Amino acid sequence: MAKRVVPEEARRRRRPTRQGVVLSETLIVRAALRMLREHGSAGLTARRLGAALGADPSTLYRYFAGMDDLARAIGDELMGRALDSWTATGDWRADLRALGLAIHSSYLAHPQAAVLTASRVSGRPREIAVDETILGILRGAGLPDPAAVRFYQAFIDLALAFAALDAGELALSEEARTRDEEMWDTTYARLPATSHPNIAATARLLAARMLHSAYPVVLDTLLDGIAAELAAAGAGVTQ
Amino acid sequence: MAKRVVPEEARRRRRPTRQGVVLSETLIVRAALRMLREHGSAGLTARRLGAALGADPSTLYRYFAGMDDLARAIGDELMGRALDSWTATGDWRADLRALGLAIHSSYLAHPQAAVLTASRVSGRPREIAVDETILGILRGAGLPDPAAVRFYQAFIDLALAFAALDAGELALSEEARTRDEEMWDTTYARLPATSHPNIAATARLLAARMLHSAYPVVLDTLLDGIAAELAAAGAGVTQ
DNA sequence: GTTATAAGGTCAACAGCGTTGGCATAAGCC
DNA sequence: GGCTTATGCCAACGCTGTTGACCTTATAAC
Repeated sequence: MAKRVVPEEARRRRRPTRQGVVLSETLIVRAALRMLREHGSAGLTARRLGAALGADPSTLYRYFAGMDDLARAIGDELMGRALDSWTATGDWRADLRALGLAIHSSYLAHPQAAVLTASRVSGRPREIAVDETILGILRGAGLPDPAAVRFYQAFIDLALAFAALDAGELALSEEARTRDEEMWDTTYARLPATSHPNIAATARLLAARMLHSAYPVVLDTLLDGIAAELAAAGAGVTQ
Repeated sequence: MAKRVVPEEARRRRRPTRQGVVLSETLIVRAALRMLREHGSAGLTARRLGAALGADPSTLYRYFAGMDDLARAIGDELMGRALDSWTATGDWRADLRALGLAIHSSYLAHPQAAVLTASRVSGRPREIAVDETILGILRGAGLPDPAAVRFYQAFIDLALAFAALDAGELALSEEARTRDEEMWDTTYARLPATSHPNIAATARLLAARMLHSAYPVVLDTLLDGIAAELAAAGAGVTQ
C-alpha cells in the first residue's frame, strides 16, 4: 500500500523538483500519454516517467497509489477528451452514434494507453459524466427505465470492448503488426479449399475487411435494436 | 529473439527434467492455465511456471519464443475448448448464438488467461477452425460473400471483445472486485439528482444490471441484423 | 517576521521479473 | 557404438514496481 496520496484539489505546497518542474496530476498523466505513444504500452515505467518529468520515480507515489492507479487516471483523461469532442444535437440516434465513435476514436488515438485502461471501470468524474450523458439520451428518446439501463450498459461496454480490441491491434509494434498482417497472406490465404472451403472462397474479401474495425457495423445494429424497441414501446412514434 | 523453437510435431528427443517430468507444449499450456487460475493474471511468471513443472525457467524458451508466444498458445487452447463444447444443429441462428456463447464462456472459465490473450489473434490451428466454422454457417444460411465476411468479422470480434471485457472484471482480485462493486453504492448511488438526474433516477436498476454481462444483449441484436439482411436478400432486394 | 508542521521532494535498497549464453547430457539416427 | 544435436540446467544481466528513511521548504498560525 502507498503511504498517503493527497487528492489533487487538496494540494497546497507545490514544491518544484530538483530540476525545476512543478508536478501535478494532469501534468503526470499528460507525460504518461506522451511516453506511451513514443515507447509503446510496455514503455511506461515509473523510472522512465520520472526521468521524463525530471523527478525521482518514487515521487509518483505521492500522486498515485501505484502504476495501476495511474492507468485509471489515464483512462479517465481519454474519456474526458471523448466527451469534449462531442456535441449534442437532440437527435438521439445521431448523438449516440457520434458519442460511441468519439469514445472509440479517443481511445484509438492513444492505442498503447487504451490497451492498459479500456477494460477498467475507473469511477472517476469524467467517466461518470459520460454515463450520465448516455442515460440522458436514452431516457430522453422515450425509453422506459429498464430498457434504457439495458441499452446503456450494452452501449458503453460495446464502445469500451471494441476500443480495447482495436487498440490492441494498433498498439502492436511495427514489426509485430506487419507480421500479423502477413499472417493473412502466409497462413489464411494459403489454406486449401479442401480442408477450409469457406476461408478459401472468401480469402480476398477477408483480407480487405480485416483492415477495418468491426465496431461501426456492430454499433449500427445496436442502434437498430434500440430503434425497434422505441417503435414497439411508444405507439405512434414517427420513424 | 529466442534461439530456436522446435515445433511440437517435430520433437523427438523427449528428455525428462531433473525431477522426472517429460515436457510438452500442451503440458506447459495446461500448467499455465492452472497457475493463472490459482495465482491470478499477474501470477504467471516464467520462474513460477518452471517451478510448477519441475523445470528450469529457461527451458520454457525451448518451447515458446517468449511469454507472449505462450500467451497466444493459451488463447488457442481456450478457442479449441469452445469449439469442442459446441455441436451444430443446422439452424444458423441457433448455431451462431450457441457458438458465440461457447467462446464467451470458454474464456470466462479462465478469466485471468482471457485477460492476457483475448485481444490477440493467434493464427493457430484451433482459432482457424473456429473462423472456418463461422464463415460456413453464414454462407450456408444464404448470405452473399461480402455480407458473410462483414458479419463474420463483427461476430468474432464481438465475442472476443466481450470476452476480454467481462474477463477483466472477473479477473480482479477478490478485494479489488468488492471495492469495484462497492463503488456503485458509494459513488454512483449517492450522486445528487440535481447534478446527475439520470443516474440518480435509475441507480437501482443500474446496480442490478451491472452484475450481468451485456454480451447476450448485443449478440442478439447482431443476430437480428443478420436475419434482417437475409430477409432483404431473400425478398430479392439487393444492397 | 518567526516558527512549527507536514507535504512533497530525494536516495538507496529490495525482491522479483524476462531473457540469454554457455555448458552438460542423453536420445535417437547411421 | 559412436555422433549429432535437441533439450535440459546454471549463472548472470539489466530491468521492473515499490518502500522506508531522510531532507527541505511552502504554507499556516502567531
